[in-house]
Amino acid sequence: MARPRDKEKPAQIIEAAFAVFGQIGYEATLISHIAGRAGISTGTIYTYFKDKKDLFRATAQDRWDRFLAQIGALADSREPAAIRLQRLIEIGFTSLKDALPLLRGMLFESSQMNLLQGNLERLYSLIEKIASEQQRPSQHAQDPRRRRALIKITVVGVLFSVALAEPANVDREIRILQRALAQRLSGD
Amino acid sequence: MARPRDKEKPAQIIEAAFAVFGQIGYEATLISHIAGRAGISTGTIYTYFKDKKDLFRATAQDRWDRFLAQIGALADSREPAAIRLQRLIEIGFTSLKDALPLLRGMLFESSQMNLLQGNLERLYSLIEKIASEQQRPSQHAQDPRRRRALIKITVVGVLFSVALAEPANVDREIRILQRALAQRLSGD
Amino acid sequence: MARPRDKEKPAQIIEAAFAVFGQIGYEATLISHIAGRAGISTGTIYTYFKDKKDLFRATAQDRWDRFLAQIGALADSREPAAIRLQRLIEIGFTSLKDALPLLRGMLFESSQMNLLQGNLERLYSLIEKIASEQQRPSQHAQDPRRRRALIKITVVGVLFSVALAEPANVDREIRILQRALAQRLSGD
Amino acid sequence: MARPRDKEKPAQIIEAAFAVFGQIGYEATLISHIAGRAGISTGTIYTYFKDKKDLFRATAQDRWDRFLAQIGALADSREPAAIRLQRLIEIGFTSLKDALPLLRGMLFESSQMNLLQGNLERLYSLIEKIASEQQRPSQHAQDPRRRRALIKITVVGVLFSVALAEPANVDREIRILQRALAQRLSGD
DNA sequence: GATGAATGAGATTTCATTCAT
DNA sequence: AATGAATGAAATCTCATTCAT
Repeated sequence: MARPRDKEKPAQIIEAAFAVFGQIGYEATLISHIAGRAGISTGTIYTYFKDKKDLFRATAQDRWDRFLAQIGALADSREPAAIRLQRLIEIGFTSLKDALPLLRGMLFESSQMNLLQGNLERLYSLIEKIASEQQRPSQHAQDPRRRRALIKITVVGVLFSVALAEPANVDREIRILQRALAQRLSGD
Repeated sequence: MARPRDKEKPAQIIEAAFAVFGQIGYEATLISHIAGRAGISTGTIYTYFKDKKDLFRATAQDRWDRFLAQIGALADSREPAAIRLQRLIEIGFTSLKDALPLLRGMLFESSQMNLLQGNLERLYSLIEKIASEQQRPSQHAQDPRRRRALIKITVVGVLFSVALAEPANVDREIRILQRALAQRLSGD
Repeated sequence: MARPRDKEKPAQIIEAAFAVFGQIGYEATLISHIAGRAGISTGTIYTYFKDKKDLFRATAQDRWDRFLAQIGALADSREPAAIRLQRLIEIGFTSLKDALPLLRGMLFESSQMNLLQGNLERLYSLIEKIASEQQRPSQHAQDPRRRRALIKITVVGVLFSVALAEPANVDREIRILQRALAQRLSGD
Repeated sequence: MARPRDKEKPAQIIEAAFAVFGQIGYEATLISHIAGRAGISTGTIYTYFKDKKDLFRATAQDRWDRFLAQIGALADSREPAAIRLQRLIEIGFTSLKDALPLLRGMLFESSQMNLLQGNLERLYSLIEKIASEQQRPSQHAQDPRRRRALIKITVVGVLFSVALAEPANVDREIRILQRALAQRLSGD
């Protein structure tokens, strides 16, 4: 259990874990799958990681580190702001696509996610209806697909931001988010 | 002539399920917990629900139905648009707070969520740094807390929107979201 | 649980039970299947039969009674002996064919029976080899298929006769059967 | 380097399984009983056998192998035919006695077997009555006990031979057995 | 350090039977 | 008598983790 010197082994295990967790999800993944894929024995995993959860955490963290390193470099760069924002989005979506299976692996059974998805769609439509008459203060009519995309981002963003908040902070979190949204609506 | 099928029973079970799933999460919840809380026997659950998953689905759907009914009524109301949007936010956050435990119950172990949370915080900070020099075309300096709230909503919204997308639609989803964001940045 | 007057009901249930037990075997048969097939409710079965086992017993006994009644009539008939023996065989095989599914329903999972079958085949062959040089005292060479059929009947007959014997009588049973076989071999 | 896969273990498990299945039958046997008797843990059984059914199969096969090995050796021996047949019977009954509990374990609840036994007795008597007047072509009056034993072997042999036949072959099986019996009756 | 056999706790679901109506 | 909803005991098998080699 002590972290040994072999630098290769943990990376090798994490690579296998990334593949397997991503393919079949956390619950369905057996330690022996990962070991098999990494070409080592089951027991060896426990030399480098405390338990299955720890291995998952390390695997996810590994991707985060790579991603945040890129964003960090960008933040330190001397590019003009507009370019940097554009790059931010590019890097963000590219990394997201790469790590997506793992993110999904963290989430509950996709069947349950379908439920969520279906209801969210209904909600987006209702919101569109509610918002449709709202004359945006300034400007040009919006592209409806774009409009819907922004509604989606907002709804899902709020939903999971609150879900992710630590229980003790939920109320504060809700207050801040709610105020931010309300302000945006009332003119920006 | 037999004991008549009790119309209340499913609702009663769902109520108990809502409480227990919310308190301890899907995995940790035992059917017998729910049965005990509902004051019936384990087997009876299976008279009304196919299996544990089905019960969870029904429980979640029940909350969605209540919530969407409210939003639906709002959408049909004759209130001025501004009021309706305001009410939308109110209802949304109130319902979210109510159903939050259940949503959390769907998500993977909160310990894993902490990991996500921590990395997201780092990301928000980097984005703030990147965006800080960006002169918003128009207006008045923003409240930093509000600014951060909007970043958070956006990042989390994108993350989970993509995660929730059906695998076949992921690429399209990404394209739409990415375009919508890029447009917003480039002036609205 | 008291046997009521309705003479139809039990026969109706037994008929359904015969069909279902025969089709899918004892273990796989649900009381509710039988009730459904008989067009009555689950609970009603228990008005006429003590439990599942009792119902099976009654169903099997019903067939035995029909069969033994025929054989009994034959035994009392005045036909010449040769004819009667011939009829015995006819009736026997016809009834066996009819009730076969039920008999199988009593036996263990057919997968286990395959095991038995396969090994018995091996045994028959060995016995044929052992017996092949044996010059039958008298007569004309036997038809090999018939020879094998008789070996099979004998082996299986011994096997299950002993298996069916009450534990306390096993030794006596074995002694009698063994002696009978030995005598037959040593000339008849 | 790990604890080496113990060659003895499967045999050890089969020995325990033989004892327990034989004593209390397949259904009543718990995997934990067998594990306990073998001095290992429940899970270990599953290292060597796929499931309960597989273990039963292996246990039965083990006995068959021992038995058939003996019969095979006999078949290859140079003894005079008469001796070999005598030995066949000896070995057969000895092995049967040994494996009897297991055979019983395969059969349905002995309570059901009693039903079978009782009805078979009635049938034997009827057959004796039918056959009693039949003058055997040749010979010396038979010992009645022996006569009954042969009837029993024949009836049970036919019954279970057909029951064991694969469904697709039942008709052919019946035809062959029926012809063989008819021929025997008509003089041999 | 590596191995992989051994461990054993643990929870869903089924279904015969009961019993309130 | 009939109904069928309710009951609840019961047992397999999995798999993360341990540990003898």
